[in-house]
Amino acid sequence: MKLEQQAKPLYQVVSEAILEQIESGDLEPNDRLPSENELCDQFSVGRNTVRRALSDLAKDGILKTIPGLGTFVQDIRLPKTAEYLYGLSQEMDMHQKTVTSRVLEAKLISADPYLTRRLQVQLGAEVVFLNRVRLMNDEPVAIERSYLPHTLCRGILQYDFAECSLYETLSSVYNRRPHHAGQEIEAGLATSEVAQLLDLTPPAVVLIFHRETYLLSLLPSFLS
Amino acid sequence: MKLEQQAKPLYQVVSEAILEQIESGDLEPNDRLPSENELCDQFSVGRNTVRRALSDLAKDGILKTIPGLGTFVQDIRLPKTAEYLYGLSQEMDMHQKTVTSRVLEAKLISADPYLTRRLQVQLGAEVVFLNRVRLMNDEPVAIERSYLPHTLCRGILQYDFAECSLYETLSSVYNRRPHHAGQEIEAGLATSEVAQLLDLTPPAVVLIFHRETYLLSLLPSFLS
DNA sequence: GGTACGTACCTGTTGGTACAGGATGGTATA
DNA sequence: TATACCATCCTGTACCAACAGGTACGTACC
Repeated sequence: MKLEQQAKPLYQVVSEAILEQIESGDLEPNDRLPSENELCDQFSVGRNTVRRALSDLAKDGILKTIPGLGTFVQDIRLPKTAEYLYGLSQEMDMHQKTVTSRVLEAKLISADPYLTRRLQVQLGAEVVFLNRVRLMNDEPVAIERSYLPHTLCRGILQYDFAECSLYETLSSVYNRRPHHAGQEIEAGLATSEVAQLLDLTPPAVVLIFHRETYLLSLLPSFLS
Repeated sequence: MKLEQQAKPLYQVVSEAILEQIESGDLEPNDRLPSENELCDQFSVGRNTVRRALSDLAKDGILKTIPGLGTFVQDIRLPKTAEYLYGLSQEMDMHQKTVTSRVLEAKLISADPYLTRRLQVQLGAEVVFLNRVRLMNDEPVAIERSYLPHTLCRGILQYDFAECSLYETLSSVYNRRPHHAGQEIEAGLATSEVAQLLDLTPPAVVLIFHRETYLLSLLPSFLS
């Protein structure tokens, strides 16, 4: 007996199937999905399972259910409120600033337990690690460390990220666009190493952003 | 027949009852809750209802369930990773900076539909509105607009928030401490009004934080 | 024609049952 | 004594059934 596939819960199979319909264009923004009972028939699962799948997608802002009406594909417009999803480059591009990078490190590393959890990859899997100092008008403003599963962007290290925007490359070369992100912020003192890179005089206060950017495919990448 | 209370779903009643046990100290961090089936008996509800209540609390980081073991009260330590929950004052206090405020407005306003949704209060309910310019070493660094349900902090306007920290007052006078927060960030250009207050030369890039701070009692306040 | 009612359909809530799989601890065997 | 097995309890998944409450729409009545 083969037990390979069975590990994935049914509600996840359903939610991914629906997500695929959205990605493929079968379902367009503001479209109404079949009712829960109809989805039960389509996928041959119980209503609870369908509801779990739908609520997962709704929690991520991909769907929206309205009592008495149905479930609808959300119209996700990045441009306005979600522009912070894009990297520093795009953010500052819009505001007449020159943004460049100094690449400190760009290499493949093995996923440690922490990355394993954050990126949902196997322990030891290849992870692209990018460590850059970001400059605005030639003035260092931030240190950006990016971690991406190598499977999502094979060969991305051939690009020179002193010039190219990471998000733009992901978008144009690999056709992977950020969909939504979760972010945490904490404030702390800059370590001497960081202070030196950013040309700060200690003691300097820095904000530390932890951002997870999710692609539509539900596979997270990770920026720290 | 009285139908007043019945509006509240059972799973919410259960989750609030559990939350109250945590607040009162009946359940301490790392304690194990009764098993789901035991909770079914205690509250005379189905397992679905108990699981919904538990998963809601787990989603908020208050509980953590481990398959095969049970559900545990999370040890929530604000000090380290969550210090950003505290206001600017505390954040900067720790870093040898002088933080003061210039109060622009401090008054009671009526909840509009937007505040009604964010604060979960009735339309027209009294809301404390605090509009301040935050100064670090006498240098303006941020504009902070705070909205709090007046029911949570009656008479709070008598305090002079040019000197006092809002969070500290809430904590010491009203015994209300922040528990967890959700935050969104977007970048934008400063309006001329904002630029003037912060002494910026346009065009200036500003980061806009939307933060909801939740108290343990599940009633949100709102900082923008 | 306009309003009110009733029906049909939808999601939300709640209860029940069953089985799989992980964790634990006691017991039996080597 | 040490290992292997098994019973037991726990959460995770999945199904079904039922009712409540909201929405839309067609029909009947005024």
